[in-house]
This record gives sequence, C-alpha cells and structure tokens, in this order.
Amino acid sequence: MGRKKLEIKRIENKSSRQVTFSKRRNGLIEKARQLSVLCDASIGLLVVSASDKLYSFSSGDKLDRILDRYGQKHADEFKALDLQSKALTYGSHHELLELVESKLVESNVDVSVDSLVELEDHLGTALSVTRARKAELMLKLVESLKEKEKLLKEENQVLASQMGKKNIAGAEADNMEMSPGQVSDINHPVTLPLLN
Amino acid sequence: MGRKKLEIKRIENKSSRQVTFSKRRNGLIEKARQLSVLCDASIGLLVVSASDKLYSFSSGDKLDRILDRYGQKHADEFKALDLQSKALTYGSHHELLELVESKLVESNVDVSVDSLVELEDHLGTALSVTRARKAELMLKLVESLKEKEKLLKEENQVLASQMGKKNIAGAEADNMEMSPGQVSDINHPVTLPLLN
DNA sequence: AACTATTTATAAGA
DNA sequence: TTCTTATAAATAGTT
Repeated sequence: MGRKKLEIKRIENKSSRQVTFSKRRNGLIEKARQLSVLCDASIGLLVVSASDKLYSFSSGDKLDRILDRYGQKHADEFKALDLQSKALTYGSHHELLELVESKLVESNVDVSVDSLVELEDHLGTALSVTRARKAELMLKLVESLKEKEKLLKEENQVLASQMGKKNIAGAEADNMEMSPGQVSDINHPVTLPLLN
Repeated sequence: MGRKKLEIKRIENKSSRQVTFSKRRNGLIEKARQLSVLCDASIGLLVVSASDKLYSFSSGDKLDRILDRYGQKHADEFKALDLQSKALTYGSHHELLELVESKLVESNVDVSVDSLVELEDHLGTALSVTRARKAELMLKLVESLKEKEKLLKEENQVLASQMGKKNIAGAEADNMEMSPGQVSDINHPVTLPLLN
C-alpha cells in the first residue's frame, strides 16, 4: 500500500529495511491495540528487530496471563520447570500498572493521555526499582566476592612464584618441593580442589 | 477502511464484534508475518478471543526464544532503572503506589472466578518455589565464595609465613624483604587494600 | 463467504 | 527522523 506493490520478501537495502521496519512495526502495534479494544481480546505482541531491540504490546490483560494461556495450550511442549522459570521471568510489574489504570478509570479522574503515560512510567519505575534492588544487591555481593577471589588467586600465584625462585636461589634443607601451581598441596590438601 | 469509519471502542453488537474479530485477527497475523519476512524480525503474537480461544503467530524463531529475549530485555531495564532511581521524583505518585500495592495484596485473596484461577494458583505456588530456590542458590553461592575467600586468605598467610622462614633460613641476595602481612605490597600495591 | 465503497497503511520521495 | 502523496491493502457494512 504505497507507491508500488512490495513483494513480501526480505528487503535487501538496509536503510529502507530499517524504515519499513519502523513504519510497519508501529502499524502492527496499532492494529493489535485496535483489535484488543474493538473485540475485547487479549493480545500479546513481541517484536524483536534484527538489531535485537525489543518492542512489545499487551492489552489490558497483562502479557503474563496471555502467556499463561499460551503455556496452557502448549502444555506438552513445556517442562514443569520451564514454565516456572517463565512465570518468574515474566511475572510482575505490569500487574501493578494495570491496577493503577483500573483505579484511575474507577475514580473517574480526568487525566490526559500524556500524564497517564507519565504516571505509568513513574509507577513502573518505582516498582521495578523496589523489586530489583534486592536482586541487585545480591548480585553486587556475589560480584565483589568473585573479585576478591580473583585478587586472592593472583596473590597466591605471585607468592607461589616467589617461593619457586626462593627454592632455586637459596634453601635446600627445607622440606619444600613445591613448584608454582601446586604450591599448597602439602599444607592444604583440601584447599585447591575447591577452588575451581 | 470500510464503508464507514469505525470508532475504536468495544463493538457492542455481538455478531459484528465476532466478524470483526475474525477479519482483523487474520489481518493482524498476516501483518506480523509480513513484517517478520520483510525486515528479518522475530515476532511473537498471541491473540486470545473473548471466548478464550487462542491464536498465535511466531516467526521462524520459536516463540519461546522471543519470550526469552523479552525476559532479558526486562532484566536490562531493571538494571538501567536502578541506576536512575535517584533522579526520580515520586511526589504525589507515591501515595497512589502505596494504595495500589495494598490493593494488590488484597486482590490475591479474593480471586476465584473462572477456570484460570486454578492455573494461576498453581503457577503462584510454582513461582514461590522457584523464587525460594533461586534465593537459596544465591545464598549458597555467596557462602561458597566466602569459603573460597577464607581458604585463599589462609593460603596466602601460609605462603607468606613460609616466605618469611625462607628469608630467615636461606636467601640473602634476593631483593626480597617482605614480611608476613605485607607480602605483596611490592608486586601488587593495589591488591591487599581491597581485601578487607 | 463474497462484494465494494471507503478508510487506512505505507512505499517512495523530499 | 518526519512529512507528503500516490497507491496498495484492509476492512465495515451489505448481499
């Protein structure tokens, strides 16, 4: 539906592919919205561009619920665990936004679309932040511990190599025959196996 | 795009709603297909009719895969949001957020309408199990990392004290004058201060 | 399901 | 990206 009929096959020209993607993506999402409104349907739509950017739409019913139905319909294809992990991943903050929407409708507050969008944005952010903070802290803790581990390992290696030098350079009476890399086998037999 | 312009709001007449649903659903799915082909995009589309029938489309990539990206995207958003959280102004929205959150808690109690409830319940249970397991794994990871840290520190101490013995027992020409506790100050000036 | 009068979407161009 | 415009496509109401 443009100046010329376009064959439905991959558009080779990169920039027109990009432009077409943008236009049609918007069109598709708008169509999805219209269908959900006109016919009272639940719609979930996910679009991932070739460059891996994600755009999505979901009707009043949160995407979760739609996905659940999908999962139910394809129950055989999903292992129990798989479904659980999906629930974990997709569950959550849309739920709250919907409640806000229904609240607003209920209370008959006159709000512009823009301010509603803004409100959604804020609430979504607030909720996300709250829910994410815990996980975030946990991840940071793990990261810092991993960093410590790394530094300590480096430390050990340096010490080990220095011990090696020592062995060659000076001592001979000590019962120390460690080479770098197995430095502590004698002193801490249990230690190294745990450090991989 | 028909004989008359149609307002985008729920079609009250049941049979025309039905007909429109059928037409537009086909159109939407076709549009999704075209977009995926033309622009090399991954698309997942789920449509659930008011009468609970599910129709879906997904491009070459299985829907699962697209959903995974969706999950990933949200994870990224969480991170991004957390970093920006300080710049946010909650103000009047905060009140509403709290109201809604309490609503959310409430609503978990009195849900018992259609056949979906059972599934939701099941998923809810699965979800908390999964969350608990995740937390548990996280804690174990932290513990094991702390254990590693401890062992590595012991390791370091032993090595350091052995270095000390070496210094006393054998070598003298080496330019190594470290004592236990500051073993690697020379080689790794930045390391130890970080390990507290 | 078909048919068409119209509305919409959009391809190409600026 | 955004807008403009000629044209292709989708579809509302009708048969």
